[in-house]
Amino acid sequence: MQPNMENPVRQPTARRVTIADVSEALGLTKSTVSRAMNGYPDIAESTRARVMRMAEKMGYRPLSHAQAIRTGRVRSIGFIIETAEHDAHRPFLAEFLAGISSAASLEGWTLTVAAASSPLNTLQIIEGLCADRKADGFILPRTLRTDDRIATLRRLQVPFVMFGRTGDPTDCAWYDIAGEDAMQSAVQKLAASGHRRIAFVNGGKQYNYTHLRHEGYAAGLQAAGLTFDAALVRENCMSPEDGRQAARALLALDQPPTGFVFAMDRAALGLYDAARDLGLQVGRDISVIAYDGIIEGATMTPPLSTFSVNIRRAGERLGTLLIRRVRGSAPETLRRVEQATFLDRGSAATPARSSEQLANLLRDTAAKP
Amino acid sequence: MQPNMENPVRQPTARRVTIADVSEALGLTKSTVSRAMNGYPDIAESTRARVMRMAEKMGYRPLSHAQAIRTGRVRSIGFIIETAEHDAHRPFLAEFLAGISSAASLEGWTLTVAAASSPLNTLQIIEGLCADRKADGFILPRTLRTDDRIATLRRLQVPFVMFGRTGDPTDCAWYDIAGEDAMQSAVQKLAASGHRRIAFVNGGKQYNYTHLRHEGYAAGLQAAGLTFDAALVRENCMSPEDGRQAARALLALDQPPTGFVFAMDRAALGLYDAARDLGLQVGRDISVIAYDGIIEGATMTPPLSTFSVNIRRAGERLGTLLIRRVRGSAPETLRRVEQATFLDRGSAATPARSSEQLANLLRDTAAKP
DNA sequence: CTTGTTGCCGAAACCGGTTTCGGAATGGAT
DNA sequence: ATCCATTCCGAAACCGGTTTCGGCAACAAG
Repeated sequence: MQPNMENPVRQPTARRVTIADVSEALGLTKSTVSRAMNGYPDIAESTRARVMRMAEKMGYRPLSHAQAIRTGRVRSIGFIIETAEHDAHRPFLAEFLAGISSAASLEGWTLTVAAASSPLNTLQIIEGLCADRKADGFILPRTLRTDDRIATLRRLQVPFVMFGRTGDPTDCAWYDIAGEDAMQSAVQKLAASGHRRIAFVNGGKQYNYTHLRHEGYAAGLQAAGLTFDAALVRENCMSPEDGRQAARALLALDQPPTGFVFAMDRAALGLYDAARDLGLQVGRDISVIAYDGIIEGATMTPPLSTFSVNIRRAGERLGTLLIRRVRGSAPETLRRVEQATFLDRGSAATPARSSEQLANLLRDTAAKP
Repeated sequence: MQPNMENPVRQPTARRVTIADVSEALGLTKSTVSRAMNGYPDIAESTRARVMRMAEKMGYRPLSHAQAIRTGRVRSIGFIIETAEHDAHRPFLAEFLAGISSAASLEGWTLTVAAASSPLNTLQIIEGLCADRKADGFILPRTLRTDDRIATLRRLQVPFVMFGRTGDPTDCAWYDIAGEDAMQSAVQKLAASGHRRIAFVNGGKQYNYTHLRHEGYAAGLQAAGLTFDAALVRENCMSPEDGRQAARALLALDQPPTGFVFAMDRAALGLYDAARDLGLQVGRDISVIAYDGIIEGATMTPPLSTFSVNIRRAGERLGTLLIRRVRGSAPETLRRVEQATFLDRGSAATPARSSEQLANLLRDTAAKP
């Protein structure tokens, strides 16, 4: 008897090829075919080859959810979007998901996406997805300084891979871009062009990478023989508006910076607004190098010089790392840190004026209107 | 004997509550519990209540992939991102996915995301996901004028819901925003403010909504008693740069427009650049009303007046519609069209000059430097 | 008091795979 | 020739659900 439904949509009538079809065609049993395809060592190589060939020929593809009922694995990568989170990562999202998904499909895996409204809700959703076996593991974007997601997943004994390193590496696998190296390199580039006062506009302190980038900035100063000045550092700037205000404040200093390093492109966009308001030209009066490689940067005048992160590639890497992790590789063997690519597009050059001259210029323009 | 694996990650040892546990606790059989929970009519209401209560109490949650092996349904919504596609929709993606996901989880469904590199690849991925039963149905963003995805899904007899209407509505369910009404209203608002020459900068012709919005623009002119002038219409503008060029070209006309209607905010951002280059002030010398409601619009000076689309809500609606569709509701009963919300933020006002005066002004400024 | 109905539930098969267990060949050593 | 260890595969149970089928009560109709 049918349950209480109006008019359920019929599935296509063409019956699937099952493992029984394959075994029958070969004169073997289901168990032999199954073990042959899953790499069990007690199957002769010749038999395995026969099985694989026949499976290929007949177009047999095991149903992952039929396997899952016994194995507990659904061949799916879990990913959670936090919408309440600062919106900075959204422009990357499509590329990032595309990367994960393409790595997943290479191995016959899929990507399961869920949305959370808060960090706490994220934990609840992780628990729910694990309880329902909807994902075999998780990719965690934006590693925090202290990250509850890690504790939760450790407790549930569910594998995960982080986008970004973390302090306590126990059980942790990760992929990351060496933002600290980029920041250091940015400072050195500006210093090599003649900049003596170099500011740093950093992101949110809750993120682990923010601290790394700050270290990179400091290391750059040291390598260039410049002294660290806390007045030249602004924290917690994520949006263009944040960046604009930071730039205004820095340019209002008695000894304003002529060079700017931004931890993120989005904030650096605000520098252009500040420069226009003050009658300064980016790439001449002031120089800037940022980080991320967002598309908007390329359409500025001059285009924003930046350390570009291949976010799609990051997704791919994270996807393959997670699959390996689920399959049993030790987390210590699943850690990758790659370098960002510097795009020299003209927003950083030899300073037209020293910090003092710039300060005088700004005083004059401020007095004029 | 174990297959060839290094060190597979162990699943949590706490065994799940299965249907057998529930049936045993009640002194019933598995089949009774199953039918009780799935709404079969041959189960007494009193029994059903007992079952539901006990299932709740014991925390029983059926495994969707265990159900799927018999039912063929995995309770999952499929969604495909086309990365090669014009990047305009990316800023919305997070909100959109969040909407779908939240609607899905209300019903215990999940969201399966895949990425495609081209329209053809999209079809291949749809076929793959359907063959592997990874999704019970699909949400199709950005309905095209003639859309191969529809044909493929019809052939596979897999349900789908579109974000955007289409010409041939056979089997089609959809959710859409009445962009044509917004465009018409935009024209009428500008006309009511005194604009006589009103331009229209439209999006890509491959999208169905582009044609609808064009009709809306024409209807707006007619309602305002203005005549249609093909010189005032620019097609295929998706990016800020497209919009900038379109605005420049329109303002170079002998009778330039004083009012602009943009089919998308992103293109309208370029108008601000064009205006600055020409020494015009948006909201005074020229007026603009656009469509979408992207965040960048709010940070322009003056902020962009626009018809805002609640993209998260759209995702939610599409999610619930698709679930209903999979459960058997007829597509004709699953069609919703809602209105966009007008945000009056100052970029549209009474024109300071007529089209002729504007043309003279532009000639003067062009001659000066 | 039979004879249908009807309502309600149990027994068992089934879905498409995986995994355990045992045993039939095979080969080498004694 | 015998014995033992391997190699390799079949038989059957199992995973957690769903669905078919049939049968037992209870009740109404004849």
